[in-house]
Amino acid sequence: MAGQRSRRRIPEATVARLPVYLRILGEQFDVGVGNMSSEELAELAGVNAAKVRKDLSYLGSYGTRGVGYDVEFLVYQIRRELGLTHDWPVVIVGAGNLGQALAGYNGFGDRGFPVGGIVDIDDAKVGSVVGGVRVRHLDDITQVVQARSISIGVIATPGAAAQDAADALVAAGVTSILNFSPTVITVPHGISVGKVDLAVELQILAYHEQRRINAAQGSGLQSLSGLSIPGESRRGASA
Amino acid sequence: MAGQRSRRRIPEATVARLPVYLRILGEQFDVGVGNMSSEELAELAGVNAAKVRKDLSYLGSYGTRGVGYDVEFLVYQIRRELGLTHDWPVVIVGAGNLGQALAGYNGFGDRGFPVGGIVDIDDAKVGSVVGGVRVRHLDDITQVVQARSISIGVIATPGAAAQDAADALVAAGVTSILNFSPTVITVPHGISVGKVDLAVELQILAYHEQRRINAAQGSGLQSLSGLSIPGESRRGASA
DNA sequence: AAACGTTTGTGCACGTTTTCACAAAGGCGA
DNA sequence: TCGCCTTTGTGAAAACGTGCACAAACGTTT
Repeated sequence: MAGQRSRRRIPEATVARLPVYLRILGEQFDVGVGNMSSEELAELAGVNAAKVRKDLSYLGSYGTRGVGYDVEFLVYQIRRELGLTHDWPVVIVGAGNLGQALAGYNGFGDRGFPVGGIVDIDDAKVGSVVGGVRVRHLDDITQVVQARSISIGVIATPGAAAQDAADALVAAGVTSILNFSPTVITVPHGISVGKVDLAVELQILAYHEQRRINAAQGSGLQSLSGLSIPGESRRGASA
Repeated sequence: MAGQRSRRRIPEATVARLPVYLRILGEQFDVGVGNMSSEELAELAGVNAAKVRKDLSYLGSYGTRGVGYDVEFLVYQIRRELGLTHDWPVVIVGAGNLGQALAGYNGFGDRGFPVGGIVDIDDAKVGSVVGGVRVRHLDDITQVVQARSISIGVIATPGAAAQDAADALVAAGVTSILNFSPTVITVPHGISVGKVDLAVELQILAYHEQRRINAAQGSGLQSLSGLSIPGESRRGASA
């Protein structure tokens, strides 16, 4: 079963962009687009065309020179490489505000990550149903994880409980964790961790706002254009 | 009013870490810690000590050799540099599942980003109260933004509506946008954009899970240790 | 006042990521 | 079939971020 695939190691920066390409390609396919050039894809993804080509080249030589990429085939290849050929059920730790929101957020299940279980340490929450799933006690997490072969856990607890949640997830056999708490968690070697801190994102934006203000005051109110733009920002014509 | 501050441009990677240091320093201060070394801070932040020192050096020379950094003073300096000396009210576009969750999530207001307004295009939602704020119509966004001098907007709409939301935010005078939709938005030059796509984070983890499986199958089930760890991951002893 | 141990601040080398530039390769029309 | 136009795939350069290693600086102790 060893094809011509996955002999290369894909850079982390590329792995982070492949899901973006995947979504765009899927949308275009649904609208009837059968072929796309790196330039078109780059435009929609908000990145450089050369970057798109280099990113895609890690999957193999799947484009046709002078023509572009077959959308359907590329969708298949990216899904394959990202391991999205089947669903990955996730278990959510924490049935509070954020946990309930994540469980009820369709964007998870729709994209191949159904909520396979929710656990909480609070007996008052255990037994209630959020997002169509019954909340179980944290003590039962191993049972929940093993029953559905779950390998991805989501931490949606307050910061103070995050490390305990991580320890419980790892003990239950989870090997990837997405941490929504503001706390940095410690896990054994070999466990993958992703982190999303909503407040941090806003603080980064606040910094840029602050700079705008400083720049305007510092010099004599010169043009506000030409400021640096962070992250995945974009400018120019619209879609 | 030009002090010794902000003459340097702070690298984006550093800006993304400063909020993490800030939270840790704040917690330590609350527990009575008055002084910290770069090594201690690095341990808690899960990064290299040299990186901490280099990051902090962009703020100025605020450490004392042989001693470390004064926690309270450093908190003040980071807050100042990030523009967190005052609150930044935000306006949320989209009062659906995600919008309501964000509005109800205390982590926003607690960290200096109170919800100053919520708007939606759906008349059925307008008038209802979520997170203590009354939902107004998207058409009134300019009024909402200007009444409270809001400069940060949060997009919590479905992907299809995200570009319209961004256009409305920019037209209303917002200069920073945090986009939770899966769509890449286009904004005029000079507007800062941050993006959080929950599905993308999970897809990155799926890739690592997939690699674990491929590695185990490809060769004769060799040790699962030594796998690469993405993002802000951590290993070793706990806190 | 001098010697000592500690910790900062930073020059430098290294690795990763981005961007440029162009040869190679495919389709298409004459 | 031949030449032209388009677009890929990728070397090489530039930009960026990370980590090591060490001199300079500080408090403390003698």
